[in-house]
Amino acid sequence: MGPPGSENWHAMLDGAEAILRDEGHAALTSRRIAEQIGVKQRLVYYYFRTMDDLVVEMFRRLSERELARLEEASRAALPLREIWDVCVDTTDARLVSEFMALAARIDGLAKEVIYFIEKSRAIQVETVRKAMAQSKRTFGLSAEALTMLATSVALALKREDELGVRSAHAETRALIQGMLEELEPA
Amino acid sequence: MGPPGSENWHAMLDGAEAILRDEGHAALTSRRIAEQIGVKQRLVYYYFRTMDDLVVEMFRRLSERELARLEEASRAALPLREIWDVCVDTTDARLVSEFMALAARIDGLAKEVIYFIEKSRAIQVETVRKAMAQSKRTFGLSAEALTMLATSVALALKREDELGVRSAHAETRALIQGMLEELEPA
DNA sequence: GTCTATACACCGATAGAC
DNA sequence: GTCTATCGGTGTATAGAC
Repeated sequence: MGPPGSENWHAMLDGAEAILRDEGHAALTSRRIAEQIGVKQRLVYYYFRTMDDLVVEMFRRLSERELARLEEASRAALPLREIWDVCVDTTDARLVSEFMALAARIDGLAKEVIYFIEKSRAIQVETVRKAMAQSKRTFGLSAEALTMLATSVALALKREDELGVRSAHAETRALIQGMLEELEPA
Repeated sequence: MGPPGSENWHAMLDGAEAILRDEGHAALTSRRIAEQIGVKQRLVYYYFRTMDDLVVEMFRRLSERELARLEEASRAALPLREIWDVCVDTTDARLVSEFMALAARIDGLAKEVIYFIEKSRAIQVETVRKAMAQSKRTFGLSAEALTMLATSVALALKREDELGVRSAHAETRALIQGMLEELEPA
């Protein structure tokens, strides 16, 4: 078995990510990954025992990056705005759809996805709670409910944006911006 | 080509829907559909020229049903509560993920998905607008923004529910129920 | 309309040389 | 570590008989 964290290991996951993002998981095959990074197919099975293992590792690496980004955002001067930007700008809705579909088939992936959602939600709720306490504005909402609303709508906006739908987006973005303005004055 | 709307045509789409829901789109093959309804594989290509065509027809039939259900809900005595129930109880988040992933690959499907989102949003926004006018409660929100919030969070709740995540759900459901109580007193 | 049979491509995974 | 070669299976789609 090839060493996790080695150059080829990362190159394969990079290639897999690009393929999943651009072509969908029907195209995510060991042959396609090998071609993408210029090695032979056999090598993929040297670094990852099975394709399912590769998918799980891909998500794990991605979610670790994403959690680190969230942690960093939560320590910024205006953490709420920073987290909103992470959710709405850097998150790839296409990848989310693909991983959700895959998670229904790969048990190990579902576990990782659950861990990621709960971990990121904890960070977000804590940040919202602090902002509410500091600004003394809650809009009559619990930190949990506001977090759930914001992350749900961020993903929906991104997903529809990628698809080409724009109805109700302007009004929704304006609402979020208004709340940010009150919770976290610039 | 087999006649659209015929018994076999519907049986094949029923089978396809069950497979997509239970096993995911990796298992959605002409062989599997034929086996499911007890015919030979060749017949699938008699009723649908290609597998992509079948997927598009499957979504079209499903979204027509869903729009009819929404229209009916919008004419109920308590339309907002009825629409919320449609979104949060009968919508299958697994199917949504699968179709979103497929839409990125099949152009014809993306067109149908866009049409469905815009059509259903129009119905929902109109219903919210009327409820706001009647109850004289707006929470400082536009009908568009409230609709977007509600549908986004409904899908997220359902998706996480199916996955086994529960954090922040109780608070979010309580919030929605509270708003329904004010906008549409029982 | 429904079938048998099949062409052809591509998949995951492994054996084993170097 | 990286390769060539290959096995067994399965996919879409079509030819053509009945």
